[in-house]
Amino acid sequence: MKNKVKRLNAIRQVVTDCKISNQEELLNKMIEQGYDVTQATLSRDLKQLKITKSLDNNGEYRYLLTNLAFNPTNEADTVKTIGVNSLEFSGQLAVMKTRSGYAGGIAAEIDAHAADAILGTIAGDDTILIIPREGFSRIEIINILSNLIEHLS
Amino acid sequence: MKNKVKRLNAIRQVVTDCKISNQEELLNKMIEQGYDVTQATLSRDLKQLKITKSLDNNGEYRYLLTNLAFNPTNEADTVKTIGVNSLEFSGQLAVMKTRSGYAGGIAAEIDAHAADAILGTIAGDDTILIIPREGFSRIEIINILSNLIEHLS
DNA sequence: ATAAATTTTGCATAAATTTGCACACTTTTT
DNA sequence: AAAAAGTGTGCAAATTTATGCAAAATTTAT
Repeated sequence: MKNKVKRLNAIRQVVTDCKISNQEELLNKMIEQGYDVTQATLSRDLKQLKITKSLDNNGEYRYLLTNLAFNPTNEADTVKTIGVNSLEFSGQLAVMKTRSGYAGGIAAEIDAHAADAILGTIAGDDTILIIPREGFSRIEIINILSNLIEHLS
Repeated sequence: MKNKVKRLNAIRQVVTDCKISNQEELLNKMIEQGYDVTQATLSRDLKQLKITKSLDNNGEYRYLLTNLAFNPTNEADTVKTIGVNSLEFSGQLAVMKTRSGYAGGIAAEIDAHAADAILGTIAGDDTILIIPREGFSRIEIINILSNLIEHLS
């Protein structure tokens, strides 16, 4: 996996796990984890990931993943070509939207390559219902699936 | 005080109507509308309203309301579908039964008109699996969907 | 009504974020 | 293999946003 993709996933992870209030804090966490990067790059990364500073329940500023788990226009262009449009969660379930007709094929890829994290999938024409195994967090599922999609390209 | 409430509403309105990319732009709009206010106050107002700079579909920065209210009355008269037989819940999932062959069409209507509340649908021939977004109660889902299909019965 | 308490606001400035530019690195084309 | 095109990055500076503080406005209590 390319270094940038790895870093983007790490950012998602950090932002999910920690209360990050500014890019300086994020920068420190990333450096802690061995990423040699600057605040300017993180600013661009966050823009690409569509992660913005929001207000949490206490009314304090914090970086948060939007409800949209990922949107391939933000990811590598290759993701779009394989046909994944979006991935979102509701409760323990994930729903992936794909190009029309692609759901079955992509679901088969997920079954074949992510069975350790994914209990099963049900595909329609352009929608896949993804049932994660117990014990996998959303961010883990997102990372696994986005890595999988990255690999397919 | 009353003035502040009025201003907060005006901010919501402006942010919804115009593509506001920074507080300076918002400031100008507000002054245009006769509000005598400063950027500092707008910063505080936005914090109170929990309106933050987000990224739109073009990947450009823009202030956005996070919780757009779904308004069924806007959608109700655009839906003229028949064929829904039942709607029942199991956990967070809803299952709609339709006349044979209608599931796909009705699911498309739901996707098109209730995306605010429905994360996704998967249609077979006469059954639609409906996955509500988090934060929507069964009653809300029922109301939204029955508004959508009220012309049926 | 007056005083006290609370909230709101502007000013100035600190803090935080974005971006132009130049260069390094990668991929594609010829 | 070299040239061209595209991508990613750091640096420094510009832009944008948040906030401490004191004053003004508003609300509440006496």
